[in-house]
Amino acid sequence: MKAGTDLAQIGSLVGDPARANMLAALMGGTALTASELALEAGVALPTASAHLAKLSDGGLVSVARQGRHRYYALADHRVAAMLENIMGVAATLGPKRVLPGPRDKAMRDARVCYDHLAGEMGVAMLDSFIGRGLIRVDGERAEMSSAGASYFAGLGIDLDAMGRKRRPVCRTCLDWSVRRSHLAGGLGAAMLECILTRGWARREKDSRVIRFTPMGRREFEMMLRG
Amino acid sequence: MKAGTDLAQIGSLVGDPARANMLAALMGGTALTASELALEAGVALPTASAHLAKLSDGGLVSVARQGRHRYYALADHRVAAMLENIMGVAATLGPKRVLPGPRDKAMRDARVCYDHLAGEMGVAMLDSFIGRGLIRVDGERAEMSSAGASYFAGLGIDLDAMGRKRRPVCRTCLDWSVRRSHLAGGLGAAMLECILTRGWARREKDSRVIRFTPMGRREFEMMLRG
DNA sequence: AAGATAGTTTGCTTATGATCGAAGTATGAA
DNA sequence: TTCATACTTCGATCATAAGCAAACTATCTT
Repeated sequence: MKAGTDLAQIGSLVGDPARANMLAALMGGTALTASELALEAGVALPTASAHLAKLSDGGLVSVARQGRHRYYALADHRVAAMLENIMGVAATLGPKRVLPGPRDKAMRDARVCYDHLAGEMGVAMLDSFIGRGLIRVDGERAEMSSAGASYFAGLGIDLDAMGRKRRPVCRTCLDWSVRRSHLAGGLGAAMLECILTRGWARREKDSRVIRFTPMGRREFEMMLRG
Repeated sequence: MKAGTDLAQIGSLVGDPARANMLAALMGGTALTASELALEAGVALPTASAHLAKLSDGGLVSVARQGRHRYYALADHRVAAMLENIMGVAATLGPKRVLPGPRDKAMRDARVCYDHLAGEMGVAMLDSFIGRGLIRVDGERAEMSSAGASYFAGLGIDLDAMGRKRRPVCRTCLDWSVRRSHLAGGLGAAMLECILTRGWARREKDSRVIRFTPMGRREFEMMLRG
């Protein structure tokens, strides 16, 4: 009875097409303004504003005012993980995904999940880190070994600064396409940034897809092998 | 755009209070008839019937006709995991849970998740199995070591029969109260059954709570220590 | 057979909430 | 100050779907 109320509250927030499209857009990780989200959802601005107010009240998104703009983002990595999870169920349940199109294939290969790398390449990356003893995993929680600390510092990641933030450094996130875990948390975000700044890959316009260049992919795989 | 449609479809199924209550009731793991679910959701039978048809069409629940009864159950362990996940987000986001009441405390301690043990005791159990090398975990997937096989067989669990079913033997499931993994899959179900048939614990009426007897808890902890 | 129980279907009412135009507020630019 | 941009609030409309009573179907009981 009571448990159902909680479920219904979140479900109804996600259950409206316009809001669902907004949330899906925000899964890309970048904060978006109300106007951009209105466009994304295909509704007029007042409508979008009302939806965003609901999402905000419900705690699914956070707002940051910057001058006359309002930047919306997913509230939490947990919200992102929940949405990924729902998408995963939809993918298996849905009215028989026929052949996965090329777009889906790219999504499965590498995509942004909130602010870190997901898809097969994300899973492969975490696998490699675990296999080389850089990270230990325990459920959703994970931690870096001392070997890991020196390794990631060597990649130019500022672990001290990361440790001072409230956000956990190591986290895992269930990948809907592969049904295995990939790396999330501050370190996951830093790794994605690292991949993008080195030019190994770039984000596809208006989508969550990450396209590796042939050379970038080689470099990435070399990194995984140590 | 497309991604949002999938989200919205599932979200709207979960988003209706009556349906959410039904799903919450089905999280208890036992299959329920349409009448029972109507009662649980607080709606008339025709209304419940319509809701169940939608849930069934949407693939969230499965139906098994038995004479003039229709037994409804969650379609899948993934659906169960998704609902747990949503509840977890609701719990952290919700209008600040004040003090967790005694009921919540019992839920956090030990409860049924679909058909296996969840809560702190479920997490402790999986921890123990991993620590003793009986099970290896990799994301949502998990597998039993040979040491594990002989150990579980020694508890009287029929692993051969389990292996013949389509259902995976070892699976992990994210625990919303602890945010760590507990054991699911066929083995998880068998372990819960084992705990109940030995009288270590019993299910609380009309709830997902599992109450360990003082003696049962001691026995359980002894088992975890090996 | 006649009843009883379990569930679905139909037809109708009602209410919720999604939508947008128009007007209002706040911030930045000229 | 004046205008423009970004967004919210208000007010009204409209569509969807949740709800139930009554009638129908199917299965079990006697």
